[in-house]
This record gives sequence, C-alpha cells and structure tokens, in this order.
Amino acid sequence: MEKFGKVDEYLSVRGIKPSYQRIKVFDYLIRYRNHPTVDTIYKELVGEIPTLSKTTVYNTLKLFHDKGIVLVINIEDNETRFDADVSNHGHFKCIKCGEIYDFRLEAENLNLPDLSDFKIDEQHIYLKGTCPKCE
Amino acid sequence: MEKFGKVDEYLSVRGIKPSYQRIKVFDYLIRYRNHPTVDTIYKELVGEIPTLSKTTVYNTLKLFHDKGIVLVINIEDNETRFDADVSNHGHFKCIKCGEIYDFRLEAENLNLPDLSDFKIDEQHIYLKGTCPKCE
DNA sequence: GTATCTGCAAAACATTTGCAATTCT
DNA sequence: AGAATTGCAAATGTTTTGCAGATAC
Repeated sequence: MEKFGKVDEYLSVRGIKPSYQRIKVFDYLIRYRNHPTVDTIYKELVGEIPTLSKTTVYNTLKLFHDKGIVLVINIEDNETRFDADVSNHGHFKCIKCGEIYDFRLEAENLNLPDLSDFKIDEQHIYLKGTCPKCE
Repeated sequence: MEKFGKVDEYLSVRGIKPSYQRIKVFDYLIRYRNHPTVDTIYKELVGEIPTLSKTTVYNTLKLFHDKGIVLVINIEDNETRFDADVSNHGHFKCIKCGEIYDFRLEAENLNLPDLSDFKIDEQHIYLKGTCPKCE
C-alpha cells in the first residue's frame, strides 16, 4: 500500500495525531479494502489490541471522515461501512454473497442533467445485483 | 396525482389489500413526495389516525418495498427514507436545509464501465451539497 | 502539568419480534 | 368463523454521550 506511505505520516500530514489505535484502524482499512463495518473492524482488531473499545472505533472513524480520509458507505440501511479509498468510484453489492466491489467512475460517465445551480460536494453511486461468482 | 389513479386500486392491482392504514401511508407518500422517514410519516398521520402505531408504518413500508411500489433511500446513515416514485431517478440532499431533490437520470448519463458480468438489479445515485436556495 | 485520547457504562434511537386484540369478508 | 392486519410491549442492535482514568507532549 505504498500509495499511503507510512500510515503515521499520512495521518499526521492531515492533522490527525497518529495514536496506536488510529494507526491500526487506518492500517486495517487500507490493508483489507473490504468496506468493513464498525463491528468488523472492532472484532478484527480486538485480538491484537485487547483493550480496544467500540467507542474508540466510532470516534476514530468519525474523525477520519471529518478529516476527509474515509468515505461513509450507506449501500445497505442496516450497516454503515467505511472506505479509505476516497477517489471517485462506485460500489456494487452482490445480494447473494454480500461482497462489495469497487468500480471506476469516469467523470464523463456521470453527465448529470439540470443541476447547474447545485453545488455538489459528494457523490455516491450504489448498485445492487448479482456478481459473476454468484451468477 | 392522477398517475396513481385511485390509491386503493393502485394497491389492489399490485396484490396489496388496501387497508385504511395502507391507503393513508401511500397517499401521504404520493401527496407530499418529500422522501419521509418512518417517523415523519407516523407523526403526520397519527393526528388523523389516533390508533396508528409505528409498527404498522414499518410493516406497511416493508410490504410496499417488497411489492416494488416504494424505493428505500439511504442517502444518510442515520435515517431511512422512502419514495413512491420508483422510476429511475437520482437524489440530491442539501447539507444546509436538508431538503432532498429528485433529478432525472437518462440511461446514457450512466455509462458504467467494466460491469458486463454483473447483473444489476438496483441503482442508487446520491449527491450531497448545497442547493440553489442555500447558496 | 495540561491537553488529548481512550474506554467503560449508560442513554438514546431505530428497527424487529412475539403475541393478543381487532377488523374484514 | 377464519384469515389477515393492527398495535402494544418487549427485545435487539447500533450509535452517542458523559465521564473518569490513561497517555502523550
């Protein structure tokens, strides 16, 4: 994951003090790139960090989101997921296996009409269906 | 709202018994077109239907969704909203006033790449930013 | 030593479930 | 009467909040 350089430096540069917990959470996000929920992150890390609390995971992800280094993914109404890839891309969720795939989104692919007076800050494209493995 | 004809008929044709509560909920959706949450619908209708319970609103919206006559909108992670317009359109949420706007989506506007092996059932386009009124 | 960060416990919400009462035909 | 619908109360699950202790600079 050279793209991020050393994680503590990546965080520092963006005004986030690189605490042990924050480094581990961010490291998890970029290592697995699996669009995890808070619960997934917590369960994965608590083995390594026995004192970890979910509150800290919530705090950390909120901070990351405020600082613009993670995206919040609301593709399903009963689970909030997170993504450290903040580039412009879309998400596809397979309704059979539950896997979430990323796909590239070129600007010209989204030529939205009559929104000239709207200032667009965020753009989320969510698709649902069946992935090649499950078809 | 001629598009829906009489609500009880619209529901019946789609295999939904048009109970008083169901008619009122659907009527609310098509009359206000305001992408309400369960709570909004409940609060609006309980004045008119004093015995109404939130459970019934939940049951009703789940039934409507299963039968394909409402869309679930997850533009925000802390609120599930509903839309009786099931045509292909996108949603824009103003982060200042909170209003949600619909916008048309033509097929050629969404020319998504390399998804030929994926079977797409649902497509959600959510934008966030500032609306003309709030700019 | 003072700020910040962490994590426990409780609170606040949103949603679901079980079941009994009601309604409809 | 029988089947479906409604609605209460309780359970569940997720996220937030208050605060005390730990950690970092």
